[in-house]
Amino acid sequence: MEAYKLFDAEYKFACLVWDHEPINSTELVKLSQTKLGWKKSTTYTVLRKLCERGVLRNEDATVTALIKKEEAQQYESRTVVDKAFGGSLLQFLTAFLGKKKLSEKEAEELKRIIEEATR
Amino acid sequence: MEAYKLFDAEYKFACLVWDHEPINSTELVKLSQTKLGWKKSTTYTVLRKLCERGVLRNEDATVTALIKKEEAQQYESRTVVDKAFGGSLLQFLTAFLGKKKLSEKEAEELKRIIEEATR
DNA sequence: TTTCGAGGTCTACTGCAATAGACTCATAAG
DNA sequence: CTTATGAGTCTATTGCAGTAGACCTCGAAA
Repeated sequence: MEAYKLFDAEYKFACLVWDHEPINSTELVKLSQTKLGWKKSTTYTVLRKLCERGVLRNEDATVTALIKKEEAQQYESRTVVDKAFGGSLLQFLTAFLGKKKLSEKEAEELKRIIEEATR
Repeated sequence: MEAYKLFDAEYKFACLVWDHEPINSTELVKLSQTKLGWKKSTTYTVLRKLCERGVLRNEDATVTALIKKEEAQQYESRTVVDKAFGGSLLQFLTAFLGKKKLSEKEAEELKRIIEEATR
């Protein structure tokens, strides 16, 4: 499951891919330049690492994602809940909310997906 | 607000303090040794950094926390939601849950704190 | 008056994420 | 041919989190 672990820079980069795939690698270099301020070699270095780890694929200069954004996000969210909240979603949510107030709409949506996860 | 940012090792260490404060610094060295496998100097180095950042206080060899665990957790939770989920709690929760099922009890508790954050 | 432990600092090494410069190679255009 | 460009690699450098060894100081005990 280590394939899902993305470092900060890798995650930002992967987001570009998710938002634009399939994308030509030279286009991706340009995109990384404008969005992240990266040089060409930086882009290729990160791209290669993510390919080696099975996160992305670069075939005939066309880059696609092998892992969906949702999977990476799920790994990330569960990791943080594990590490900082002892795996307790309730603790996480309690900390996150703090004194913050939710709108009716937000609350409804949240309760809805909780409902859905109960069935 | 940068005081709240704790790195992994720092967070584990701070947890020891939160669970045992007020604690004598030599005791803390022993505790770090057994719980984290740290040498004395490691403990003092990390302790000093957290004191400099205003997270902990070490006065007359007695260590206490200036920042509550809940505050650090809140910072951590909001940071991850911001960075990986565009600030959307709903997206976070959706990713976290995935195909996971919640028990009735868990769902009730979650809905309850959402209710509380609505008023 | 030495000794010894508590309490601590100073300096440094290591691993790795982040980033990039210089180079290679193929191929299409001129 | 040779030049330009697309596609990509190889090898570094940098910065910082994590960790620790050697050393220092001071008061109490012997």
